[in-house]
This record gives sequence, structure tokens and C-alpha cells, in this order.
Amino acid sequence: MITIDYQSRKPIYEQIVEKFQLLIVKGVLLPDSQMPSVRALAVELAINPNTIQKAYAMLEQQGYIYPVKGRGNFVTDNQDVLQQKRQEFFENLRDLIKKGKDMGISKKACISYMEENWKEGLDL
Amino acid sequence: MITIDYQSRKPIYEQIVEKFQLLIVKGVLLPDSQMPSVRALAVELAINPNTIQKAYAMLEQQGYIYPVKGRGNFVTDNQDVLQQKRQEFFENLRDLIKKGKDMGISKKACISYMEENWKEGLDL
Amino acid sequence: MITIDYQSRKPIYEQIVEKFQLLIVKGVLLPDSQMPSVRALAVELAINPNTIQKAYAMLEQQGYIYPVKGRGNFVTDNQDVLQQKRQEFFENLRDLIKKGKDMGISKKACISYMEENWKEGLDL
Amino acid sequence: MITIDYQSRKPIYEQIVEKFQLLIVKGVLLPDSQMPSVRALAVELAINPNTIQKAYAMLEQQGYIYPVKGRGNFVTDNQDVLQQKRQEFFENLRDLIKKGKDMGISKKACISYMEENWKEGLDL
DNA sequence: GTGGTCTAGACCACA
DNA sequence: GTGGTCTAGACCACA
Repeated sequence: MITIDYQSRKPIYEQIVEKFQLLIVKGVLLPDSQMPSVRALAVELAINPNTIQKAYAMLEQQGYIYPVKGRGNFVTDNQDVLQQKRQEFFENLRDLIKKGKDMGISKKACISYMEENWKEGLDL
Repeated sequence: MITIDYQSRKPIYEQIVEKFQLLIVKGVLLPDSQMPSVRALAVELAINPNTIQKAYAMLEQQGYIYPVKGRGNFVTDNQDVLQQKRQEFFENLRDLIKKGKDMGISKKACISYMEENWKEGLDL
Repeated sequence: MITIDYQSRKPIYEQIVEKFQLLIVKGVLLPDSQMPSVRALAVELAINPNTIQKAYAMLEQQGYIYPVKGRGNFVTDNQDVLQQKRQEFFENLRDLIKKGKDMGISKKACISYMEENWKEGLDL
Repeated sequence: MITIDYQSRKPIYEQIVEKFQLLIVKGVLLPDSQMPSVRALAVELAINPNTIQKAYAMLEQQGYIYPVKGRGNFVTDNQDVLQQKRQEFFENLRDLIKKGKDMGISKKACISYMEENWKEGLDL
């Protein structure tokens, strides 16, 4: 369900956070479904439970999951989260556009690149 | 010429590297012009010379500047570097597109956003 | 495992880099085995950890080792590196040949020297 | 007569020394012929006279040239020097052979490479 | 005056 | 415990 790249520059906890963000946003993990337990995931990925705990804490703090005492962590209803993610997407796009302009890339080249690389609705 | 955000999560040396990359790629710093001396910049930014040195070492390793023994560091002729930067731009764009698709953003929305935010040739 | 010549003109960090390059290329250090920790090696060689860190950073940048966050540095699978090293070897040989010719050394003398000094397969 | 690579890692004075060593060993500069004056060469290469002086001092110390008070520097009769250079050549070759063996390059490959790249007596 | 190397030591993120 | 960043400051090579 989750794979870690140990050679990446990104901290493991950050990789875990991002993987789950994606799974939740894409709807693979449904609202109110249970997250894998900290211990089980730690064993499965062969990493320190502290690291999982840290990742879950961030997911909770960002509103992706919520804990239930004694029962575990569950996926939040993701409407708000999705909305916020979309906003971030456009912020990232704006920053990228700014960089592209600075380097003299033409708007036309950029849009045609996007046309080609965005195969709508095929592989969600 | 350069400002540092001391609150940022990004290391200072990395901020310096990125600032100079931009200045060089945008052509603000012309090929073969002299970089500020390690010590002068250290004083100006009120940081340790070692930190500047680390930033300059990275810029050299990435081909942005070249050192001249006993004289200082100078800006590389940046054709190759620009080319490489453009390639990186499109890689970043492709990654972003992938994320956008995952979240169910439509291609149309994305392109129209780009049309609006890319004011061609105005503020290079 | 590693010895430093403090009298040498070569910087300490460069000596460390070259020693490890050799150990890795020769296969003394196996792929994915752990490098000595920065601190342990610093103590062993009685030099500053920063100097080890600089050496390790270069080894990483050259593809000899890779870091794992919070765990340490590990030896890369060295196939590519070995290939590149071999190429460098022949470049060095070509340069040396050029010098020899300039000084009027005969090809014959050179090859017979090589025949004598290359005891194949004895002391790998 | 002499060209400097300002972008090289090698110090300028070292480049000058090596260029003259080659010219003298190859016999381009004949025994007892006059070296360019420190000042003239400094002007020609557009570098600091101190740097030329340092290079000449090394050439003298290594036996390539000798100074005559008030008249300038002159090329030494180069027999001894050539002999020593040849010795250095074979030392370098021995070191290179050692490295090659360590990397598992076969003697045969190495000798055949040499056969191909040593075009005897053509372009001295 | 220019950058390069190194030390001693602090503080931090990560696992 | 692991490496990464940064400071303060010394000393050196080079031009």
C-alpha cells in the first residue's frame, strides 16, 4: 500500500505523510475508514514506530485523519482537505509560471506542453 | 542584491544558491562578471564566510560560476545552464500536472489559469 | 582501515575521499555496507568531524556512497562508478603516453616496462 | 609561446613551470638560450610579475634554468633534466599500472591500448 | 586582497 | 545515535 524510498532526500516521515495525503485525496482511502495501526505499519515498512507516529501526527494536524482513543486513527471526510489541496495546486502552478517566465519560456510552449501531457480522465 | 530569510526552513546556504541561480539565469549577472567576494558578502549578510563558501562551492559544482585563483569567483557563460534549467522546468510541470490530475482538476481549468497568470513579455 | 598523511600537500578530506574510492572500487567495501559514522571516524583519525563530513559529501556527490537519514552512510552499488573509473584510467594513460613521446621515450621501452611491472592476478 | 588556462584548478605559476619544462625537455628552447624577461612575460600574459618570478624560481631550483646577474635567465643544458624526467615518467607509469590492476583492467587491454595510441615518431 | 582548509563546538532534524 | 547546518576564528596558498 505504501512504499518508502530510503535513498530519497526526503525524510521518511514526510514520504509517509505525502503517500497518505494522495491516497486520501484520490479517494482510495474512504472517509471514516481505519488507518493501519502504528505498530502494524512500522513492522510492514521495517521502520521505527516513532517515525510512523510522527507522520500520523502531521496528518492529524493537517486534517487528513482523526484519532479515536483506544481504537486507532480514521480518515477524515475529505471535502475540505481536497479544497485546500486544490488551492495549493494553483499556488504551485503560479510559482512555476513565474520561474518559467524568468527563464524566457513562452506561454505558448508551456500550454502546448500541458495539452500533450494531460491525458484527461484516462488513468485516475 | 540578496536577502536571506532567517526564519525559513531552508538552510541559508541553499537560499543563497537559489538567489544567485536566478540572478544568473535571468541575466542580471552577466557572464564573466565578478561575484561578490566571499568575505564582502559575509559581512553584508552578517553571516559566516564558511556559509557563503559552501554556497559558492555548490554554484561552482553546478556550473554557474568558476573560481580564478587569487582573484575571486566569476559568472559562467550560462547557455548550457539555461538549457538545463528549462528542462527542469518542464519536469516540474509534468509532476505538477500529475498531481493535478490525481485531485480531479480539469485540464481546461488549469490551462485557463495559466492563460490568465502568464502575462507574456511584460516584466522580464 | 584508513591512514592520513598529515605532511602531504593534499588536503586531509581529499586523502579520505581517495582512500575510500579505492576501497569501494576494489570491492573491499561491499555495496550497501555501512560506512564508518562521521563521528567514529573523526575520533579514530583524531580529526574534526567537519572534515570527514566534507569527504563524505564529495563521495556522495561522486556516487560512491548514499546517505540514509538518521542511520548513516552506505556504499553504493558500484558498477557505474567502476565503469567511469576505468574510463578515467585510460584517459590518464593517454596523457602519460603523450608526455612520454614528447620526451623521446620509445614505445618499445614503455611496453616492455609494462610487461615487467604488471604481474597479472597476483596481488589483487 | 605560452598560454594560461585561467579556469584551471592548477595555479598559474604551476602552469607556467610545466609549460617551460616541456619546451625545454622537448628541445624547443635550446641550452643557453635566453628566457623571456620576467616583466615582458608578465605583460604578455597579463598577470602579476610576482607569479612569473615564482615560476622562474621553481624552474631554477629544479635545474631547468640559471640566472645571470643583470642579464636574465637562461636555459640549462638539459641532459640531466631529461634523465630525471624519464625517471619520473616511469614512476608515474608504475603508479598508473597499480591503479589499473586494482580495478581489474587486464594487462592485455592496457598494452593494446598503448600500441594503438603511441604513434611512434610522427608528431614530436 | 582572494578563496581554501581545518578546528572546536553549538544546535537541530531524523530514526 | 545518525548526519546537517552554522558560527568564530586560525592559518595557508595564490596573485
